Amino acid sequence: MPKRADLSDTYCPVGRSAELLGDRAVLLILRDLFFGRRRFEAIAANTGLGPQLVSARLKLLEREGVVGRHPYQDKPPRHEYRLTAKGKDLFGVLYAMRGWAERWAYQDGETGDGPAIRYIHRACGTDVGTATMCPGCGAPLGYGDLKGEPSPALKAEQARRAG
Amino acid sequence: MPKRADLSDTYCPVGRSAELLGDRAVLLILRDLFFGRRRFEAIAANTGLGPQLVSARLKLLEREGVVGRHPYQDKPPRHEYRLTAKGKDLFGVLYAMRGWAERWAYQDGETGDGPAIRYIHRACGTDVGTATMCPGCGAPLGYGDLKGEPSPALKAEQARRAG
DNA sequence: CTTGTCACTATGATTATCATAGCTACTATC
DNA sequence: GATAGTAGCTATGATAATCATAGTGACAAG
Repeated sequence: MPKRADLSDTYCPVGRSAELLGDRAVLLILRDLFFGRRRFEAIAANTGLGPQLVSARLKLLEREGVVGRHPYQDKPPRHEYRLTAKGKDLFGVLYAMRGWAERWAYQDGETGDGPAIRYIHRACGTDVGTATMCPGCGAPLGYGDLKGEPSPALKAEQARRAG
Repeated sequence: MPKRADLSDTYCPVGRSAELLGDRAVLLILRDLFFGRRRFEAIAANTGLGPQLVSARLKLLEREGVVGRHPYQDKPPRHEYRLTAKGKDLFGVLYAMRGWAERWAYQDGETGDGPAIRYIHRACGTDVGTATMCPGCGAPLGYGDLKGEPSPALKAEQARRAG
């Protein structure tokens, strides 16, 4: 392809987000980071992306201030990737994507019974379904307020990928 | 590129959404549809995408049941594209992207003063900012509940693109 | 001293994207 | 009635992003 058009100068906020988020690899890596995967190899294995794509996207995300690199050992030098505040604030986007898919992207019974990932509001224990505010206590839902529980089928898939 | 990996068989709901939404062109086209643009040429002009990309993505979105084609004249045959219920339900994703960008993707004062797009809750008249529930009346916010008002700078940009 | 782990980089084939031009079927204007 | 305009595309060729596979460097364990 020719160099893809740059959207960073548009005044439209969706266009600016699309510059970063309109990319499968970025979305998959962010998903893994939100699920607590912090190491290069874990992310590469779970996403199924090649190492140079993972490498390129992590560098991009770091440049954008969405992830930070944190060393966890010196010899040999190793580090892990963690979401910054700007990155954690993307939770709303990923959560909305998950909600839409739960409502529209599965055949009946494909997930067994119930959603592919269940989210529980930590503060009150309510299963929030795909709502944007807790149906139990009415609180808005952000990263950290929720505990996600993958269905058995999804857990099995992740175990297979980590294989 | 080689054929890109297929994500439609993953059990992860974010992966399934990413299959469709992890694409700049799809996101830009959806944005325009949410803003009321329904004609091929209007979408192509505003997004800046080439006609064959717009054509390919509209076909994809139609196949996925996210947009429908509606004829509006016979001679010559012409039609417009509209979001289906499944498409309208993506509003939460685009709205979350817009909120994130409003909070993080602009330099100070770049939008003049205030957000690039202001959203007013129709039911109570409150400016909702980037909240997921109305700060005035506490209602959850979906497509149709909000009235969007682009800033003067964004309006000018759109007028220039429509040229 | 061979095997294993982690985080990558290098290489080459494939294909999506962009820019530009052209096409079809009309309508409106000169 | 010949030219220009509009809407919605399709065709073509150059460029570059992606994938699959293999390889590298630094160390640790057996």
